Order: sequence, then C-alpha cells, then structure tokens
Amino acid sequence: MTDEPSDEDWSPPLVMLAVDLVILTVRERTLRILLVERGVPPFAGMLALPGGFLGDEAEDVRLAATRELAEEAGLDATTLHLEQIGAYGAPARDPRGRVISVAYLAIAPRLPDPVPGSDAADARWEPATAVLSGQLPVAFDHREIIADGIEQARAKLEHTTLATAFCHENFTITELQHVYEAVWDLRLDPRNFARKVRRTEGFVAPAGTPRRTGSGRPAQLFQRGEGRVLYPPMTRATTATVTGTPGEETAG
Amino acid sequence: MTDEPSDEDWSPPLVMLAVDLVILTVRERTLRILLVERGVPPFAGMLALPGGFLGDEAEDVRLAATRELAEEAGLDATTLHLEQIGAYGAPARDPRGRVISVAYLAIAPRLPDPVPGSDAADARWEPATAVLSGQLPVAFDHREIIADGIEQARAKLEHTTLATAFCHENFTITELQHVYEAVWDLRLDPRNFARKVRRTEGFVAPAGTPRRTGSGRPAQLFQRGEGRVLYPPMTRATTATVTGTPGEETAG
DNA sequence: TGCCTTATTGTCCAAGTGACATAAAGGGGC
DNA sequence: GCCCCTTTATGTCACTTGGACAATAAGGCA
Repeated sequence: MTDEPSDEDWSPPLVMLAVDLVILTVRERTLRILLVERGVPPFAGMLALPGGFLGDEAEDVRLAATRELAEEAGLDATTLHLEQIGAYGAPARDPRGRVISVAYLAIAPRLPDPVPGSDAADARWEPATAVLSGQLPVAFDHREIIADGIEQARAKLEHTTLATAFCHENFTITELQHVYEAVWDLRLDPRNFARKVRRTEGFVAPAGTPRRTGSGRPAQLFQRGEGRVLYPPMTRATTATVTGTPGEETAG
Repeated sequence: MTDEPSDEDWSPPLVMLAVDLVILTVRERTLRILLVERGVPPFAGMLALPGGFLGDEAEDVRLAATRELAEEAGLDATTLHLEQIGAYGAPARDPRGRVISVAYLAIAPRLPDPVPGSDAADARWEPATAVLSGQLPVAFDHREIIADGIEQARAKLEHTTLATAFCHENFTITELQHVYEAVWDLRLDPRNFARKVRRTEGFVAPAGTPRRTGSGRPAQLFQRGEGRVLYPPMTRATTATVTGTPGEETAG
C-alpha cells in the first residue's frame, strides 16, 4: 500500500463497489440458493444473486451486505450466519462500468417462501445443482461466485460447526445429517454419523425437550455446542475438489 | 446485484481500489513476511504490506497484484503461489479517502535478501510472530490482513499441498517438515511426519537425484506430487482457532 | 396386538497415528 | 582405516478412529 512512485499528480482510478449475496438453505433435503429475477438491464429477466451497490461513500461493506440481505431477501442479518467469500473484479464483468463486487455467504435455516408483494417478492429458492451444472443460467459472473460460495460452505462443514447454522435453535441429529447430505450431495450412515457428532466435543449439546413429533421413535433434541472448530473434522468422500482463490485462477 | 429501486438518477458512490500483498516465506526455520517501509504519508516511516492502487480503470485486480508483486517486491508472479485472501473495506481504514483493498496471499521459497538499490530496496523479511503479537506495529489495518492471511496459509497446510509452495523444485522431507513447523509454530516427529507424507497419495514424488549434501546421511529428494488435496489431511494440534471472515467479525 | 417407521446402542475389524527403538549412510578427527 | 557424531530411513506396538452392519428401543397406526 505504498503510493505510486512516478507522477506527482497521478490519482488512482475510481470504481463502483457492489455486494452480492450467496444465501443458502436446505429444503426438501436439497441445497438451495436464493435468486432474484432482474427487473432492469443489464440481464433483465434473468436470475441473479441478491445484492446492490454501496449505499453511500461512508457505508461499511459488510453493512451494505446486511442491508441488501434485508431489502432484497427480507432476512435479518443478526439471525443468520454471514461471512465474506471474496472480491470479484474482472474488468468486463459488468457492462455498466468498472464494478468490483464483494461477495458474501449467508446461511439460513429453512424459511417460509418469500411473500409475494413484499420486498423479496421476486426471490426464489433454486436448487444449487441446477446453477452449478449451468442448467439454470444466471447473470454476470454469478455462477462463478455461487460455485465459490458453495465450495466454501462445503469445506467449512468439514472442520467447523457451520452446519448448525442451517438448523433452527433446536434440532435432531437426523436433521443435522440432512444438512450434511444436502450440502455435500451424498448419503451418510445415520449410526456412524450420530456417533461422530456426539463424540466431537463442542459440536452439539442436549436441548431441553427430550422428544419431538414424528412417525417413528421420537428423537432427542440438541442445540449448537460452544465449539466452532471440529476436531477431528468431519470427512466427506475423497472426491474433494481443490478450491481456487475466489474470482480467479490460482497460479503457481 | 439488482439496481437501487428508488431514485431514477441515483448513481453509486465511487471508491478507490487497492491491492495488498501478504508474502510469506520460511527463513531460519521461522515464518517471515515481506514488509516495506513507507516513504510518504500516511504512516510514513512505518512498515506496511507491499501493494498499491489499481493502475488504471481497465486493470484486472489480480493483475494489479502481480504487478505490485514485481514492482515492490521484485518477485515473479508466475513463479510463486498467489491466491486471494479477501476484501477489506472499513470506511475509515485509509485517511486518504474511501479505499477498498483486496488482499492477496503469496507463498515464496527461501529467496535472497532484497537487493539494495533495486525496486524492493526498502523491503524486509520480518518474523510473522512479531507482527501477530503486535510487537512490530504495521500501518493501516494491515495487522488484521496479515493475521487473516497467515491463518489462511495455516489452514491450507492441513488439507492441501500448499506447503510445497514454500520449497524449491526439489526438496527433502525434512525441509518440508520445517515448513510445517515454521508455519504452524510447533515441532513434529520426523518419523511420523515422513510416514504420513509418503503415504499420502499425490503429495510428493521422488525426484531425480537420490542424494544431497549435508552433514549426516544424505536425504532423498522429492518434488511436488500431482495432487492438490490431502486426504486424509495433515492435523495440527487441537489448538486451532476458528478463522473469521476476512476483514470483519462473523455474525450469528 | 402386531406391523411399520425412525432413533439409538453396540460389535467387529481395518486403517490411521502417537510414542519410541533401531538400523543405515555419510563426514571428520585421529 | 576406525570410531564417533549427525542426520535419514525403517520398524514396532498400543491405542483410537471410522466404516460396515446387527440388534434393540420407542413411538404411530390399522
């Protein structure tokens, strides 16, 4: 962050700053992402990530993300998990000019559908696989952002307790398993999974009501433990893909 | 990334975009970071990360990082590992105005000292712990960026082959172990370490010359394997700290 | 009451890992 | 050449973990 050496009166170029939100949830045992239909050009009518430009020159970037989370998705940032994915700054990524976008990953428990007539009326929960496969096209470079965000979530499920962010305050081991299965897109053995979860210190803690409705034997309820790091980590099959740096290829 | 709903003639605020580089290497069995002494205000005379503003409005962000890598550190980006850490955009992080910085992590093998008289004359390799502990003050919010970058490197050593980026083309198992020990700041058992490395498929491959100078028994030489993901991962002690999202706290 | 469904506990064995002993391969002093 | 020192390589053993899978517990419902 030293200054340019040469010209005395050189001044850095100015760019526009945007935030984009990769909001994930699990519905019908499937990982889903919240997308909105664009109403105006460019890419009018196409699906895109919720997001927008910095509100004013003094707005914090993360605050812009929480604001858009409320405005475009009707979600309360204090409720859900929110972390940064990275910056995307390819010169031609936005036809309106030089736009650098800071992408955020948000994790939400299963929620009611976006209410028609509300701010988030044109928002839809779409299956993640449809976007990743390219079957469902999205605007800008959003497919790349989504891929990075999902990979970040998948990786964090391995060695952090992020999976509990997909659950409500109280949840069963089976519900937690469904999170792993949906995000990783694979099946796990319930017995081994339960053993692993319970033996991992700080992952879950028993919750008040020891039972719950259902069709089989009632399941015990848990809440997130005090730990944030899983040791030893949960392991997904050896099919892991190395995650590049967000927004670009990795050199070297 | 939809547009602002309200005013017709609203236009987003303009910001300056910078890149900052966290360049790590291992010297004298210690993790070190390349810092430069600032010549001009703000923070003149203080140490800071190499970096600078976007060169012009059309320059790709990653390209700006590689350019600064060459200009300020005299390093060739095609040689070393370079990946993004994240964006840092607190409103008051730079007294010159609204500056959003995209931070990059670069990993270099042990290199000769910066040549006095060259572009990188005022660059120095400082111990990482001195910066992390606050003992060595740095400009702007660079300590936070450095902490995030180092934590990213530490985490990636666990489940990727990033450690080989600290080594030259050919290296011994012991040299690789020194990388882990320096980055993680702990000691490992050489016998268990060698067993683990060799059994992990794709981590290292035998290199041509089967021997090498030294004072004891000559060590076999290796090169990086074709794999990028370590399975099962290397494990550091359970003292792991959860890494927040770059540049801000994690909510929820 | 008996069947179906889901949750929970338990067994068995192969693989992984920490702790530690021992052998191999050079250099240097004498 | 020979002994010692240093560093690398291989091996052993007990313990833990994890995958595959059997068996039991606890409800709903006909």
